[in-house]
Amino acid sequence: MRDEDIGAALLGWYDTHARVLPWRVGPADRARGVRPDPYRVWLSEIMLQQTTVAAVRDYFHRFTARWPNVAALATARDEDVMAEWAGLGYYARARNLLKCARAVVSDHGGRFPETRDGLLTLPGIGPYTAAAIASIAFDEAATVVDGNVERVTARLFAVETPLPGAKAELTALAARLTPRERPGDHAQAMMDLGATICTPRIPTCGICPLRAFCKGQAEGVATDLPRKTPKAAKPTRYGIAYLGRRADGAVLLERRPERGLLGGMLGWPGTDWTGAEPAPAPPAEANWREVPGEVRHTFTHFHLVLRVETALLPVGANPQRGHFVPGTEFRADDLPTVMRKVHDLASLPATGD
DNA sequence: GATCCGTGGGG
DNA sequence: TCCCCAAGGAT
Repeated sequence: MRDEDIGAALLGWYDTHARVLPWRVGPADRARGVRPDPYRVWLSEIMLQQTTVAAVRDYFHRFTARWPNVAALATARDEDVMAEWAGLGYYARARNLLKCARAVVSDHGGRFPETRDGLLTLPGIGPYTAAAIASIAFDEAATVVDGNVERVTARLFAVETPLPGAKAELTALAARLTPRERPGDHAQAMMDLGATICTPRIPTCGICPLRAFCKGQAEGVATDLPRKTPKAAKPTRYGIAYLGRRADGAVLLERRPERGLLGGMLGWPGTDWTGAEPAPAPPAEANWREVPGEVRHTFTHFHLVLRVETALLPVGANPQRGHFVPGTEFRADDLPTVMRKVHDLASLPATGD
């Protein structure tokens, strides 16, 4: 078996089975020589970091409708971008998205660098994303390694080394497969294969275009690969969120610090989230009342249980923390999911249970 | 290299 | 219910 045979089989499959996605150039346009728009490739790749295609779709449409090119995005207000990103998670991506757009405009004449190394210098663009943009948008034979490629490669070559330690080994194997011709299609084919056939749990090896080449399949271990070192259990933290309203409909919100969890996003003032019973920390003097029930939410590395308290604040109130947002400007969808859950619990009609 | 950083869907 | 995990990057 030659690596070239594997690449040819993969591209043959891709030409007939490629998924239609909003940020891809369709076969008809591609045959006409149309190249993908680097802005759309970049935006989609940032959104797709650790995020499923299904979750990204609507966000991609909203972003490109509102900001059709990198120049438009570069002039957007921070709070508008953060609000548009709300619910998609990993909010550092949105902060770096803006930094990157502004750097492209101010340092690169409004055009994305056309090489992997050039792209790597931009905020929010790491090894994966740089290689993906360089190959898809600019036809550079860069090796693209994401979770799909790691899985496909580990199975194809029956690599038993567990992740994340196997990363360098898998990257070297993926590099062997990367062709000079159509490297972008090759990369997308690897990822499509991993997303639709060579899936984590129950791969459908029976219809895999690479079955004849797959060492993991031959040895009967494909489904068990890649091996992974076990993860630590998630602890549970507890906190109190304070949802203050004024009679005129304004709500008391707080912009979170740029760094850290939910950085740069709006949220309800609250206590720290700790492993023990939280010490009350209301943002203003008021008759705070506990809302029945609780909010449960799981972040990447801990579970959170939140108690919610509400109060009607006087129109002349001068809270120690946060700022009032007029009811006409407030939209719960602009908040990260855990904060939206707090709003939903507090807004629920009392059911008596 | 190890940690931190969201969310929703699937088994 | 619980765990896994998805087109990762920054520190």
